[in-house]
Amino acid sequence: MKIGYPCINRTLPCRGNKTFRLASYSKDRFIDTVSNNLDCLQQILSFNLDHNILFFRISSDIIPFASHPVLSIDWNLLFNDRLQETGRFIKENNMRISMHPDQFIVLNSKRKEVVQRSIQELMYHASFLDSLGLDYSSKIQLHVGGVYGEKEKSMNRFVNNFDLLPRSVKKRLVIENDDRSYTAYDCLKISKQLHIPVLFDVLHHQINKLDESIETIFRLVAETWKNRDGIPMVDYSSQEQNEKTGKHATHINPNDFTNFLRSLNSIDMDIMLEIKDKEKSALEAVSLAKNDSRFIHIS
DNA sequence: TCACGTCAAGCAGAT
DNA sequence: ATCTGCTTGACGTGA
Repeated sequence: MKIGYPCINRTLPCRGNKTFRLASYSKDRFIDTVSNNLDCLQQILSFNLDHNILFFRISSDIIPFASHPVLSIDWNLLFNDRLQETGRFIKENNMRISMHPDQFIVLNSKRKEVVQRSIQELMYHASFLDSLGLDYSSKIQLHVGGVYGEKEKSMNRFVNNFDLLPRSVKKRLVIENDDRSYTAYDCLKISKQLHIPVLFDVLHHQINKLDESIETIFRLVAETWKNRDGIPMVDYSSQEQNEKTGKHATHINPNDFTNFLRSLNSIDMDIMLEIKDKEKSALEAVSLAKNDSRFIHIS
């Protein structure tokens, strides 16, 4: 069990997800920005290591406009040394990495252009993880996409379009239940056909589910992760009190989190905390998980 | 230095 | 029709 948080560390002064407007694109601007982002990524990972946070989601903005036609620079080549170095750091310290392409990536879209762009963007994510030299346990998590009023057909379109992806993406792609369209069961159905893992999102599941105990779901989901995929990843968040359903808590709720750990029973998972205050909650989660025999930490 | 309109991209659901 | 939320507000112009 490792604990992590996504994209941003608010304690550190740097940001690893800086970008710029398309209109301000220039080679220099791009190089400066990527340079900043990679520096910051290294700082964040060092911070995380110091605090026993061994799981981290890298922002899709780490390489801005990576899949956009405007880009004429081979970032992979240009930053090869630093990418290798950061990758070594991750591997040497037994860290886990994920990425989460944003809402514009819709592999099952009815529009060809959208599917094409989505494939390009997924290829970028895979090639970034490749450039770090990470194995296939580093995952790219994606929602199934749109429903378009006909769920079965739309799920089939996802399955068919999956075939269009290059091998490097297929090996890293995992599907995540969302809060209104596709439940964990829908994801499990797709997983059966494609043999890709299901990443379970706890809060989305509370909002969008069929009746079934959480323990059953954990078991079914965990079975979709094979050895080469690493241990299952899970997105954890709790509902912000007195706020709209689905709103992520600003800070971790210790009781809720402890109950969650208990509900996993003997199953081991890497836990991504989707909580507003990021590393602050992660630090608290680490201290709550410390006595758990599954928890991995640096002495 | 600060306010605030806008930003590559999709979709669903609320208003 | 338009707005909001999504994993994360941040960029950048104009005053």
